[in-house]
Amino acid sequence: MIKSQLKQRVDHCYQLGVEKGLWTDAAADSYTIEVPKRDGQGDFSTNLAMIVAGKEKRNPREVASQLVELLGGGDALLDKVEIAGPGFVNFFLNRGIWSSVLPKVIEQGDCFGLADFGEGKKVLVEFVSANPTGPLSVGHGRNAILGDSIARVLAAVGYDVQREYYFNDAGRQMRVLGASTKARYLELLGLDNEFPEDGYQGNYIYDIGRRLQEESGDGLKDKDVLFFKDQAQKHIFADIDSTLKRIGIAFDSYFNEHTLYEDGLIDDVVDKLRNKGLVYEKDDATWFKTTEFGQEQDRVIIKNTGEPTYRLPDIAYHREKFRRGFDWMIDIFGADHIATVPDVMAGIRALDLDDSKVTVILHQFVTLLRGGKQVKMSTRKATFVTVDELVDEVGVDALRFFFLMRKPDSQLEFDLDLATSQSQENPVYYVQYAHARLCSIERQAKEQAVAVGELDAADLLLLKEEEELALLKTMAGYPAMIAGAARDLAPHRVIFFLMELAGQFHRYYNKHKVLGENPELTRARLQFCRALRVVLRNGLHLAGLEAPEKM
RNA sequence: GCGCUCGUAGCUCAGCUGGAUAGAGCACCGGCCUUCGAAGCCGGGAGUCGCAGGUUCGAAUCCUGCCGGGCGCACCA
Repeated sequence: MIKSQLKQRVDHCYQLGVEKGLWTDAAADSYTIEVPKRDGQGDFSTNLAMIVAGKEKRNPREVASQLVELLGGGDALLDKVEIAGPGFVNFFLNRGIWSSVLPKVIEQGDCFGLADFGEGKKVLVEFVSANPTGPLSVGHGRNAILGDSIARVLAAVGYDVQREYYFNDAGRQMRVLGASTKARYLELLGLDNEFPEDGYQGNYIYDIGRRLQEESGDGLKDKDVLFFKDQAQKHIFADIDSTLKRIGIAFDSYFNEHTLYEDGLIDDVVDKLRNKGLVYEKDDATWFKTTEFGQEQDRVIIKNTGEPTYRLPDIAYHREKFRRGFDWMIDIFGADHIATVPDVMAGIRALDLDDSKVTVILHQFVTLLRGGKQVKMSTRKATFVTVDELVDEVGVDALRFFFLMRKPDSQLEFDLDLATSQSQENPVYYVQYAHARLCSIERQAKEQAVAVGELDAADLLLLKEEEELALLKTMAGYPAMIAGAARDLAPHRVIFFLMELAGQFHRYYNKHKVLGENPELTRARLQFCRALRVVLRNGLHLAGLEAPEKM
């Protein structure tokens, strides 16, 4: 916002210097404008002079002084420019400039912070993608929140985002599910049954059996495993859907692996690879020459049973994504899927597709702590915690907030006792409370019949407290934060921004009165608060969180 | 053994394409409610950024090698 105004100015002066022969344009894209950490170093600073000096083996401070001369100062935007340290150029902006964000924030409202540099490009975000063998567990929860948040952030900067869920309802695991379900059904009827050795032991299988019993009595006892598989799948998917809905996630599309077979796309991929000489037979299996793509060994794509391994449909699926015309494809996987990534990428390249259009985000695991001890989880055993249970304990907002607090690369420790027993000190409330407080101030103003007046009736230059200036700067940085979060696929920055903004506001609130004796100042501060509320609400919504008016 | 990833305050983690004197929350201790909501604020102290080299004006950030945790290394997904 204000930074981009400054950036334009610096770019212009830099080019001016190029024309004058002061330096080359070698540093054009590599210098940055940042907010200095310490007071006295200005509102912004640039390392331009040091970059130029580095490239041209010159004295940075000398370059800086030439730049300063071109930049000028003492105008509407720039108050003064200084050289500091090893060659930083510090910008001191005209103090009044900061309050100019307020009208923009208030006018743009819900749209403040949005950008359009995504240019409407089609992005497919694939996430969750859990096969319907059981309810979503904690790991899926992180995947779901991460994927959804990335989708939200990308949409906010102008991408045309589609959320997709890829699943497979065939195969060995699903047969085991069917057999497990049938066994439980028979068991509930008091009949002989054989529970599979590696069957799914979760209680939800009993639940499904019970429902079948309620619906059909013992009429299903002679149905085959396939029937029970279909029934189990139907119920489990319904549960998954309701869980996702509960945490505010809606998919635009579901892609069933099965369609790849029906449409002959699996065979087609094999043919294509075979024609390129990248496939061979050995030990009754079909192998893909992944060694041609930098891997240590070739991989089997069709087993000696005639069944494809997971990587073949994965490759075919990604080719479908390309065919469907996406400009960018993002996969959100748990860290345990890391081995598949090179295989799929190799497949993509082997099919002459551009693998740089595919970005894989691998998130680390979630470790649950209960009673100070790590909860061991296994999908087969009944020892996993579901997303639903987590939501029951901590609520949707806390769930989203906690899952977003860490960058994907970090392991996430979720202390259930802490999240439940100390929910009063939960950071999500800290942020939401700031919003509620702002709403409360507005209500108070209304009750006291304070004349808020029109926006242009307030003298925003009265906002000159240190805390006000800091908050104005933070608000002005909101669009840049979103842009960065989108660029780096790092939605956790939204959370950190919200904590910072809320913290600054709480401090301000305790030190300065919004509704005071001076009507002019009160008017200005009410506008200020209105803008704060907009930014806080936008940020909360961007993270999929509620922005409560009362708590 | 190989690959990926992480290692920053007692704990959990930020640190945005290398930048100026290293940040937050929690926990601990001490203060603040007759005044816009105390789910809040103020004050206190704590780190050889895993270790050792290297790259350069400058490294928590990039490179190499070790150490340690996690995840993978199937004709499972």
